[in-house]
Amino acid sequence: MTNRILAADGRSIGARAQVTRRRLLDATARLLSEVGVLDLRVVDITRAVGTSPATFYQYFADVDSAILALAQEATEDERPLVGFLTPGWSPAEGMSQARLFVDAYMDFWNSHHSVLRIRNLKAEEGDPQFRAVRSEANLLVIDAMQTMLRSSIEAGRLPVALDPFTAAAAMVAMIERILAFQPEMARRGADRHKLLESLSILLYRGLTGAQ
Amino acid sequence: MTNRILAADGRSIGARAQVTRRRLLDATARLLSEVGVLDLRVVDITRAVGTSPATFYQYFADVDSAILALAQEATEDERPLVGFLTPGWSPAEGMSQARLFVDAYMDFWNSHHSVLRIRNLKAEEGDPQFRAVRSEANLLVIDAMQTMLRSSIEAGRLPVALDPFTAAAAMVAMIERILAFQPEMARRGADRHKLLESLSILLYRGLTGAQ
DNA sequence: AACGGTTTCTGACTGGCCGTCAGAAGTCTG
DNA sequence: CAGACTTCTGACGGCCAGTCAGAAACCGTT
Repeated sequence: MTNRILAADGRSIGARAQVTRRRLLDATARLLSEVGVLDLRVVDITRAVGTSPATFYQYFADVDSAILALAQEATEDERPLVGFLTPGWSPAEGMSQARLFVDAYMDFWNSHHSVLRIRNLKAEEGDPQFRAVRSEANLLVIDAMQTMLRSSIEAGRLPVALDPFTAAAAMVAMIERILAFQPEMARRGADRHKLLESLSILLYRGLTGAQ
Repeated sequence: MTNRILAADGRSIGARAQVTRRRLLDATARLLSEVGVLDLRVVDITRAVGTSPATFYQYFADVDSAILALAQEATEDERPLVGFLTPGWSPAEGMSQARLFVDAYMDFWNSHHSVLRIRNLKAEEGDPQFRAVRSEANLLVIDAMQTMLRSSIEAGRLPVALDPFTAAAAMVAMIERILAFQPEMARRGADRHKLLESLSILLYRGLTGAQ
Protein backbone atom coordinates (compact mmCIF):
# COMPACT_ATOMS: atom_id res chain seq x y z
CA MET A 1 0.00 0.00 0.00
CA THR A 2 1.53 3.27 -1.14
CA ASN A 3 1.36 6.64 0.53
CA ARG A 4 -1.99 8.18 -0.37
CA ILE A 5 -1.48 11.63 1.11
CA LEU A 6 -1.42 14.03 -1.79
CA ALA A 7 -1.11 17.73 -2.45
CA ALA A 8 -4.04 19.62 -3.94
CA ASP A 9 -2.69 19.10 -7.46
CA GLY A 10 -2.42 15.35 -6.96
CA ARG A 11 1.31 14.82 -6.61
CA SER A 12 2.49 12.90 -3.58
CA ILE A 13 4.34 14.77 -0.87
CA GLY A 14 7.32 14.30 1.43
CA ALA A 15 7.69 14.09 5.18
CA ARG A 16 7.99 17.82 5.86
CA ALA A 17 4.93 18.57 3.80
CA GLN A 18 2.93 15.90 5.59
CA VAL A 19 3.67 17.54 8.90
CA THR A 20 2.50 20.87 7.53
CA ARG A 21 -0.65 19.29 6.15
CA ARG A 22 -1.41 17.65 9.46
CA ARG A 23 -0.95 20.89 11.36
CA LEU A 24 -3.30 22.62 8.94
CA LEU A 25 -5.89 19.89 9.49
CA ASP A 26 -5.55 20.10 13.25
CA ALA A 27 -5.91 23.85 13.20
CA THR A 28 -8.95 23.53 10.95
CA ALA A 29 -10.59 21.12 13.37
CA ARG A 30 -9.81 23.34 16.34
CA LEU A 31 -11.11 26.52 14.73
CA LEU A 32 -14.17 24.69 13.49
CA SER A 33 -15.16 23.86 17.04
CA GLU A 34 -14.25 27.32 18.30
CA VAL A 35 -15.81 29.65 15.76
CA GLY A 36 -18.07 27.45 13.62
CA VAL A 37 -18.03 26.91 9.86
CA LEU A 38 -19.65 30.14 8.90
CA ASP A 39 -16.83 32.15 10.43
CA LEU A 40 -14.02 29.82 9.51
CA ARG A 41 -11.45 31.70 7.42
CA VAL A 42 -8.41 30.30 5.67
CA VAL A 43 -6.27 33.16 6.96
CA ASP A 44 -7.10 32.20 10.52
CA ILE A 45 -6.16 28.59 9.92
CA THR A 46 -2.82 29.54 8.43
CA ARG A 47 -2.18 32.17 11.08
CA ALA A 48 -2.80 29.53 13.75
CA VAL A 49 -0.20 27.32 12.12
CA GLY A 50 2.20 30.19 11.54
CA THR A 51 2.21 29.86 7.78
CA SER A 52 0.75 31.71 4.82
CA PRO A 53 -2.61 31.26 3.04
CA ALA A 54 -0.80 30.15 -0.10
CA THR A 55 0.52 27.15 1.78
CA PHE A 56 -2.98 26.02 2.65
CA TYR A 57 -3.92 25.86 -1.01
CA GLN A 58 -0.99 23.58 -1.73
CA TYR A 59 -2.67 20.84 0.27
CA PHE A 60 -6.37 21.55 -0.09
CA ALA A 61 -8.36 22.91 -3.00
CA ASP A 62 -10.50 24.83 -0.52
CA VAL A 63 -11.68 24.74 3.09
CA ASP A 64 -14.33 22.18 2.23
CA SER A 65 -11.82 19.60 1.11
CA ALA A 66 -9.87 20.00 4.34
CA ILE A 67 -13.08 19.36 6.26
CA LEU A 68 -13.79 16.40 4.00
CA ALA A 69 -10.43 14.92 4.96
CA LEU A 70 -11.32 15.36 8.64
CA ALA A 71 -14.67 13.69 8.04
CA GLN A 72 -12.93 10.71 6.46
CA GLU A 73 -10.71 10.41 9.50
CA ALA A 74 -13.81 10.44 11.69
CA THR A 75 -15.26 7.53 9.72
CA GLU A 76 -12.22 5.46 10.61
CA ASP A 77 -12.89 6.13 14.29
CA GLU A 78 -16.48 5.01 13.85
CA ARG A 79 -15.56 1.67 12.29
CA PRO A 80 -14.75 -0.21 15.52
CA LEU A 81 -18.16 0.65 16.99
CA VAL A 82 -19.99 -1.95 14.92
CA GLY A 83 -18.22 -4.63 16.96
CA PHE A 84 -20.84 -4.11 19.67
CA LEU A 85 -23.72 -4.73 17.31
CA THR A 86 -24.13 -8.48 17.13
CA PRO A 87 -27.41 -10.33 16.48
CA GLY A 88 -27.06 -12.13 19.80
CA TRP A 89 -28.32 -9.47 22.19
CA SER A 90 -29.94 -11.86 24.67
CA PRO A 91 -32.42 -10.81 27.37
CA ALA A 92 -29.66 -11.40 29.92
CA GLU A 93 -26.81 -9.60 28.16
CA GLY A 94 -28.55 -7.31 25.70
CA MET A 95 -28.96 -4.23 27.85
CA SER A 96 -25.35 -4.16 28.92
CA GLN A 97 -24.21 -4.57 25.32
CA ALA A 98 -26.50 -1.75 24.30
CA ARG A 99 -24.90 0.37 27.00
CA LEU A 100 -21.43 -0.43 25.74
CA PHE A 101 -22.37 0.61 22.24
CA VAL A 102 -24.11 3.82 23.29
CA ASP A 103 -21.26 4.76 25.57
CA ALA A 104 -18.70 4.25 22.81
CA TYR A 105 -20.88 6.16 20.37
CA MET A 106 -21.12 9.08 22.79
CA ASP A 107 -17.34 9.23 23.04
CA PHE A 108 -17.01 9.03 19.29
CA TRP A 109 -19.51 11.81 18.77
CA ASN A 110 -18.02 14.07 21.39
CA SER A 111 -14.58 13.92 19.86
CA HIS A 112 -15.77 14.65 16.33
CA HIS A 113 -18.99 16.60 16.59
CA SER A 114 -17.84 19.85 15.04
CA VAL A 115 -16.62 18.04 11.94
CA LEU A 116 -19.60 15.68 11.76
CA ARG A 117 -21.97 18.63 11.89
CA ILE A 118 -20.48 20.09 8.74
CA ARG A 119 -20.29 16.70 7.10
CA ASN A 120 -24.01 16.29 7.65
CA LEU A 121 -24.85 19.82 6.59
CA LYS A 122 -22.93 19.53 3.34
CA ALA A 123 -24.37 16.08 2.71
CA GLU A 124 -27.88 17.40 3.24
CA GLU A 125 -27.15 20.32 0.96
CA GLY A 126 -26.37 17.77 -1.72
CA ASP A 127 -22.58 17.78 -1.94
CA PRO A 128 -21.73 14.39 -3.49
CA GLN A 129 -18.41 13.91 -1.70
CA PHE A 130 -19.83 14.63 1.74
CA ARG A 131 -22.81 12.44 0.91
CA ALA A 132 -20.46 9.59 0.12
CA VAL A 133 -18.55 9.97 3.37
CA ARG A 134 -21.68 10.21 5.45
CA SER A 135 -23.25 7.24 3.71
CA GLU A 136 -20.21 5.11 4.26
CA ALA A 137 -20.11 5.96 7.94
CA ASN A 138 -23.83 5.49 8.50
CA LEU A 139 -24.02 2.27 6.54
CA LEU A 140 -21.40 0.73 8.79
CA VAL A 141 -23.80 0.99 11.67
CA ILE A 142 -27.03 0.63 9.70
CA ASP A 143 -25.94 -2.64 8.13
CA ALA A 144 -25.05 -4.17 11.46
CA MET A 145 -28.37 -3.05 12.96
CA GLN A 146 -30.29 -4.31 9.95
CA THR A 147 -29.00 -7.80 10.57
CA MET A 148 -30.11 -7.61 14.19
CA LEU A 149 -33.53 -6.34 13.17
CA ARG A 150 -34.04 -9.07 10.59
CA SER A 151 -33.49 -11.77 13.13
CA SER A 152 -35.85 -10.04 15.59
CA ILE A 153 -38.54 -9.82 12.91
CA GLU A 154 -38.03 -13.45 11.96
CA ALA A 155 -38.38 -14.41 15.61
CA GLY A 156 -41.70 -12.57 15.66
CA ARG A 157 -40.63 -10.00 18.22
CA LEU A 158 -41.02 -7.09 15.78
CA PRO A 159 -43.77 -6.53 13.19
CA VAL A 160 -43.06 -7.67 9.65
CA ALA A 161 -44.33 -4.32 8.39
CA LEU A 162 -41.21 -2.74 9.88
CA ASP A 163 -38.66 -2.23 7.11
CA PRO A 164 -35.28 -3.23 8.60
CA PHE A 165 -33.31 -0.66 6.65
CA THR A 166 -35.59 2.21 7.59
CA ALA A 167 -35.75 1.12 11.20
CA ALA A 168 -31.97 0.83 11.40
CA ALA A 169 -31.59 4.26 9.86
CA ALA A 170 -34.07 5.57 12.40
CA MET A 171 -32.02 4.18 15.27
CA VAL A 172 -28.86 5.77 13.92
CA ALA A 173 -30.71 9.02 13.38
CA MET A 174 -32.03 8.95 16.93
CA ILE A 175 -28.67 8.41 18.57
CA GLU A 176 -26.76 10.82 16.39
CA ARG A 177 -29.29 13.57 16.67
CA ILE A 178 -30.00 13.39 20.34
CA LEU A 179 -26.32 13.84 21.10
CA ALA A 180 -26.56 17.14 19.28
CA PHE A 181 -29.22 18.15 21.82
CA GLN A 182 -26.98 17.12 24.71
CA PRO A 183 -26.21 20.60 26.11
CA GLU A 184 -29.89 21.52 26.26
CA MET A 185 -30.83 18.14 27.61
CA ALA A 186 -28.32 18.57 30.39
CA ARG A 187 -29.95 21.85 31.31
CA ARG A 188 -33.24 20.00 31.70
CA GLY A 189 -31.70 17.48 34.04
CA ALA A 190 -30.79 14.75 31.56
CA ASP A 191 -27.12 14.22 32.30
CA ARG A 192 -24.82 11.83 30.49
CA HIS A 193 -25.79 8.92 32.69
CA LYS A 194 -29.53 9.40 32.21
CA LEU A 195 -29.03 9.82 28.50
CA LEU A 196 -26.93 6.69 28.29
CA GLU A 197 -29.52 4.68 30.19
CA SER A 198 -32.54 5.88 28.23
CA LEU A 199 -30.83 5.58 24.86
CA SER A 200 -29.71 2.08 25.73
CA ILE A 201 -33.25 1.06 26.61
CA LEU A 202 -34.63 2.52 23.41
CA LEU A 203 -31.94 0.86 21.35
CA TYR A 204 -32.30 -2.47 23.07
CA ARG A 205 -36.07 -2.47 22.66
CA GLY A 206 -35.89 -1.04 19.17
CA LEU A 207 -33.44 -3.61 17.85
CA THR A 208 -34.53 -6.74 19.66
CA GLY A 209 -38.24 -6.05 20.08
CA ALA A 210 -37.86 -7.10 23.70
CA GLN A 211 -40.16 -5.78 26.42
CA MET B 1 -51.36 43.64 19.54
CA THR B 2 -49.14 46.10 17.73
CA ASN B 3 -47.09 45.54 14.64
CA ARG B 4 -43.89 43.81 15.71
CA ILE B 5 -42.00 43.95 12.44
CA LEU B 6 -39.02 46.19 12.97
CA ALA B 7 -36.06 47.50 11.06
CA ALA B 8 -32.55 46.50 12.11
CA ASP B 9 -32.24 49.55 14.34
CA GLY B 10 -35.48 48.77 16.13
CA ARG B 11 -37.84 51.38 14.74
CA SER B 12 -41.12 50.10 13.35
CA ILE B 13 -41.68 50.21 9.62
CA GLY B 14 -44.44 51.03 7.16
CA ALA B 15 -46.27 49.01 4.56
CA ARG B 16 -43.83 49.52 1.70
CA ALA B 17 -40.89 48.55 3.86
CA GLN B 18 -42.66 45.43 5.03
CA VAL B 19 -43.07 44.31 1.46
CA THR B 20 -39.36 44.82 0.85
CA ARG B 21 -38.48 42.95 4.00
CA ARG B 22 -40.69 40.04 3.03
CA ARG B 23 -39.18 39.86 -0.45
CA LEU B 24 -35.72 39.83 1.10
CA LEU B 25 -36.76 36.98 3.40
CA ASP B 26 -38.27 34.99 0.54
CA ALA B 27 -35.16 35.45 -1.57
CA THR B 28 -33.02 34.40 1.38
CA ALA B 29 -35.04 31.21 1.81
CA ARG B 30 -34.88 30.43 -1.89
CA LEU B 31 -31.14 30.99 -2.20
CA LEU B 32 -30.56 29.03 0.98
CA SER B 33 -32.11 25.97 -0.58
CA GLU B 34 -30.40 26.54 -3.91
CA VAL B 35 -26.81 27.30 -2.97
CA GLY B 36 -26.54 26.43 0.74
CA VAL B 37 -25.48 28.64 3.65
CA LEU B 38 -21.82 28.57 2.98
CA ASP B 39 -22.27 30.20 -0.41
CA LEU B 40 -25.08 32.51 0.55
CA ARG B 41 -24.09 36.11 -0.18
CA VAL B 42 -25.94 39.26 0.70
CA VAL B 43 -25.31 40.67 -2.78
CA ASP B 44 -27.07 37.70 -4.31
CA ILE B 45 -30.08 38.12 -2.07
CA THR B 46 -30.42 41.78 -2.93
CA ARG B 47 -29.76 41.17 -6.62
CA ALA B 48 -32.55 38.59 -6.61
CA VAL B 49 -34.90 41.19 -5.17
CA GLY B 50 -33.62 43.93 -7.44
CA THR B 51 -32.37 46.14 -4.66
CA SER B 52 -29.05 47.12 -3.15
CA PRO B 53 -27.02 45.53 -0.33
CA ALA B 54 -27.54 48.63 1.79
CA THR B 55 -31.26 47.95 1.80
CA PHE B 56 -30.74 44.50 3.25
CA TYR B 57 -28.94 45.95 6.23
CA GLN B 58 -31.84 48.23 6.98
CA TYR B 59 -33.93 45.23 7.92
CA PHE B 60 -31.42 42.70 9.18
CA ALA B 61 -28.24 43.17 11.15
CA ASP B 62 -26.68 40.35 9.12
CA VAL B 63 -27.60 37.25 7.15
CA ASP B 64 -27.93 35.24 10.34
CA SER B 65 -30.72 37.38 11.69
CA ALA B 66 -32.66 37.01 8.44
CA ILE B 67 -32.33 33.25 8.78
CA LEU B 68 -33.38 33.53 12.41
CA ALA B 69 -36.56 35.28 11.31
CA LEU B 70 -37.24 32.45 8.86
CA ALA B 71 -36.65 29.90 11.61
CA GLN B 72 -39.18 31.66 13.82
CA GLU B 73 -41.73 31.50 11.03
CA ALA B 74 -41.05 27.77 10.72
CA THR B 75 -41.80 27.31 14.42
CA GLU B 76 -45.26 28.75 13.85
CA ASP B 77 -45.88 26.13 11.18
CA GLU B 78 -44.80 23.41 13.58
CA ARG B 79 -47.21 24.43 16.31
CA PRO B 80 -50.36 22.76 14.89
CA LEU B 81 -48.58 19.39 14.70
CA VAL B 82 -48.88 18.74 18.42
CA GLY B 83 -52.63 18.39 17.93
CA PHE B 84 -52.01 14.82 16.78
CA LEU B 85 -50.12 13.90 19.94
CA THR B 86 -52.78 13.00 22.49
CA PRO B 87 -52.33 10.50 25.36
CA GLY B 88 -55.19 8.44 24.00
CA TRP B 89 -53.47 6.50 21.23
CA SER B 90 -55.49 3.32 21.62
CA PRO B 91 -54.53 -0.06 20.10
CA ALA B 92 -57.36 0.44 17.61
CA GLU B 93 -56.68 4.04 16.61
CA GLY B 94 -53.06 4.60 17.60
CA MET B 95 -51.35 3.55 14.41
CA SER B 96 -53.49 5.74 12.19
CA GLN B 97 -52.96 8.71 14.50
CA ALA B 98 -49.24 8.08 14.39
CA ARG B 99 -49.44 8.07 10.60
CA LEU B 100 -51.28 11.38 10.58
CA PHE B 101 -48.62 12.94 12.75
CA VAL B 102 -45.69 11.56 10.78
CA ASP B 103 -47.25 12.57 7.50
CA ALA B 104 -47.84 16.13 8.69
CA TYR B 105 -44.32 16.26 10.09
CA MET B 106 -42.89 15.16 6.76
CA ASP B 107 -44.73 17.96 5.00
CA PHE B 108 -43.57 20.45 7.57
CA TRP B 109 -39.99 19.33 7.24
CA ASN B 110 -40.00 19.32 3.47
CA SER B 111 -41.19 22.88 3.27
CA HIS B 112 -38.65 24.24 5.74
CA HIS B 113 -35.65 21.92 5.66
CA SER B 114 -33.08 24.35 4.30
CA VAL B 115 -33.87 26.84 7.06
CA LEU B 116 -34.15 24.21 9.79
CA ARG B 117 -30.76 22.82 8.85
CA ILE B 118 -29.11 26.15 9.56
CA ARG B 119 -31.17 26.68 12.66
CA ASN B 120 -29.88 23.38 14.00
CA LEU B 121 -26.33 24.01 12.93
CA LYS B 122 -26.20 27.40 14.58
CA ALA B 123 -27.91 26.04 17.69
CA GLU B 124 -25.37 23.24 17.92
CA GLU B 125 -22.57 25.71 17.44
CA GLY B 126 -23.86 27.46 20.52
CA ASP B 127 -25.64 30.55 19.16
CA PRO B 128 -28.06 31.52 21.94
CA GLN B 129 -30.77 32.92 19.67
CA PHE B 130 -30.89 29.88 17.43
CA ARG B 131 -30.78 27.68 20.52
CA ALA B 132 -33.83 29.44 21.85
CA VAL B 133 -35.78 29.04 18.61
CA ARG B 134 -34.87 25.39 18.28
CA SER B 135 -35.70 24.69 21.91
CA GLU B 136 -39.07 26.33 21.60
CA ALA B 137 -39.92 24.32 18.50
CA ASN B 138 -38.68 21.04 19.88
CA LEU B 139 -40.31 21.48 23.25
CA LEU B 140 -43.69 21.86 21.59
CA VAL B 141 -43.44 18.30 20.40
CA ILE B 142 -41.34 16.93 23.25
CA ASP B 143 -43.79 18.11 25.89
CA ALA B 144 -46.73 16.49 24.16
CA MET B 145 -44.82 13.23 23.76
CA GLN B 146 -43.66 13.33 27.35
CA THR B 147 -47.25 13.29 28.54
CA MET B 148 -47.99 10.29 26.35
CA LEU B 149 -44.91 8.49 27.64
CA ARG B 150 -45.76 9.13 31.28
CA SER B 151 -49.13 7.52 30.94
CA SER B 152 -47.58 4.53 29.13
CA ILE B 153 -45.02 4.12 31.91
CA GLU B 154 -47.72 4.40 34.58
CA ALA B 155 -49.73 1.73 32.76
CA GLY B 156 -46.69 -0.51 32.94
CA ARG B 157 -46.22 -0.74 29.18
CA LEU B 158 -42.84 0.98 29.28
CA PRO B 159 -40.02 0.50 31.82
CA VAL B 160 -39.86 2.98 34.68
CA ALA B 161 -36.15 3.38 34.00
CA LEU B 162 -37.04 5.20 30.80
CA ASP B 163 -36.81 8.94 31.39
CA PRO B 164 -39.84 10.47 29.62
CA PHE B 165 -38.05 13.65 28.64
CA THR B 166 -35.07 11.84 27.15
CA ALA B 167 -37.26 9.33 25.37
CA ALA B 168 -39.43 12.09 23.92
CA ALA B 169 -36.36 13.95 22.76
CA ALA B 170 -35.11 10.74 21.18
CA MET B 171 -38.35 10.33 19.23
CA VAL B 172 -38.13 13.90 17.96
CA ALA B 173 -34.49 13.38 17.09
CA MET B 174 -35.30 10.21 15.20
CA ILE B 175 -38.02 11.73 13.06
CA GLU B 176 -36.23 14.96 12.37
CA ARG B 177 -32.96 13.34 11.51
CA ILE B 178 -34.22 10.53 9.36
CA LEU B 179 -35.97 13.01 7.12
CA ALA B 180 -32.57 14.55 6.47
CA PHE B 181 -31.47 11.14 5.15
CA GLN B 182 -34.51 10.92 2.89
CA PRO B 183 -32.76 11.33 -0.48
CA GLU B 184 -30.28 8.56 0.31
CA MET B 185 -32.98 6.37 1.80
CA ALA B 186 -34.99 6.73 -1.38
CA ARG B 187 -32.00 5.54 -3.38
CA ARG B 188 -31.97 2.40 -1.23
CA GLY B 189 -35.62 1.73 -1.92
CA ALA B 190 -37.18 3.41 1.09
CA ASP B 191 -39.70 5.72 -0.55
CA ARG B 192 -41.98 8.14 1.24
CA HIS B 193 -44.62 5.52 1.87
CA LYS B 194 -42.22 2.99 3.38
CA LEU B 195 -40.66 5.70 5.49
CA LEU B 196 -44.04 6.88 6.70
CA GLU B 197 -45.08 3.36 7.62
CA SER B 198 -41.89 2.41 9.45
CA LEU B 199 -41.63 5.71 11.27
CA SER B 200 -45.25 5.42 12.37
CA ILE B 201 -44.63 1.95 13.77
CA LEU B 202 -41.56 3.09 15.64
CA LEU B 203 -43.34 6.11 17.00
CA TYR B 204 -46.44 4.17 17.99
CA ARG B 205 -44.42 1.50 19.74
CA GLY B 206 -42.01 4.00 21.23
CA LEU B 207 -44.68 6.24 22.73
CA THR B 208 -47.30 3.72 23.81
CA GLY B 209 -45.11 0.72 24.56
CA ALA B 210 -47.53 -1.37 22.53
CA GLN B 211 -46.44 -4.53 20.77
C1' DA C 1 -50.40 70.96 -7.15
C1' DA C 2 -46.91 72.50 -4.36
C1' DC C 3 -44.62 72.03 0.05
C1' DG C 4 -42.42 70.11 4.16
C1' DG C 5 -41.61 66.25 6.76
C1' DT C 6 -40.87 61.49 6.96
C1' DT C 7 -39.72 57.02 5.25
C1' DT C 8 -37.23 54.21 2.19
C1' DC C 9 -33.56 53.33 -0.95
C1' DT C 10 -28.85 53.52 -2.98
C1' DG C 11 -24.09 54.97 -4.86
C1' DA C 12 -19.84 55.05 -3.39
C1' DC C 13 -16.40 53.81 -0.33
C1' DT C 14 -13.15 51.22 3.09
C1' DG C 15 -11.38 47.20 4.67
C1' DG C 16 -10.67 42.37 4.57
C1' DC C 17 -10.57 37.78 2.66
C1' DC C 18 -10.00 34.58 -1.33
C1' DG C 19 -7.22 32.26 -4.41
C1' DT C 20 -3.11 32.57 -7.64
C1' DC C 21 1.54 32.83 -9.25
C1' DA C 22 6.27 33.76 -9.71
C1' DG C 23 10.02 33.30 -7.37
C1' DA C 24 12.47 32.76 -2.73
C1' DA C 25 13.97 29.60 0.75
C1' DG C 26 14.93 25.18 2.24
C1' DT C 27 16.31 20.27 1.60
C1' DC C 28 18.49 16.38 -0.46
C1' DT C 29 21.68 13.83 -3.46
C1' DG C 30 25.82 12.69 -5.66
C1' DC D 1 29.30 22.40 -2.95
C1' DA D 2 26.47 22.32 -7.22
C1' DG D 3 22.34 21.26 -9.09
C1' DA D 4 17.74 19.49 -8.81
C1' DC D 5 13.80 19.17 -6.39
C1' DT D 6 10.43 20.28 -2.73
C1' DT D 7 8.17 23.47 0.08
C1' DC D 8 6.87 28.04 1.34
C1' DT D 9 5.46 32.94 0.79
C1' DG D 10 4.95 38.00 -0.65
C1' DA D 11 2.31 40.45 -3.40
C1' DC D 12 -1.60 41.17 -6.13
C1' DG D 13 -6.47 41.46 -8.56
C1' DG D 14 -11.01 40.62 -7.71
C1' DC D 15 -14.99 40.23 -4.95
C1' DC D 16 -17.93 40.79 -0.95
C1' DA D 17 -19.26 42.82 3.73
C1' DG D 18 -20.99 46.49 5.92
C1' DT D 19 -21.46 51.84 6.45
C1' DC D 20 -23.01 56.46 5.57
C1' DA D 21 -24.48 60.60 3.48
C1' DG D 22 -27.55 61.99 0.56
C1' DA D 23 -31.07 61.01 -3.21
C1' DA D 24 -35.62 59.47 -4.22
C1' DA D 25 -40.19 58.29 -3.10
C1' DC D 26 -44.19 58.89 -0.42
C1' DC D 27 -47.81 61.22 2.33
C1' DG D 28 -50.61 64.51 4.52
C1' DT D 29 -51.74 69.40 4.48
C1' DT D 30 -52.96 73.56 2.62
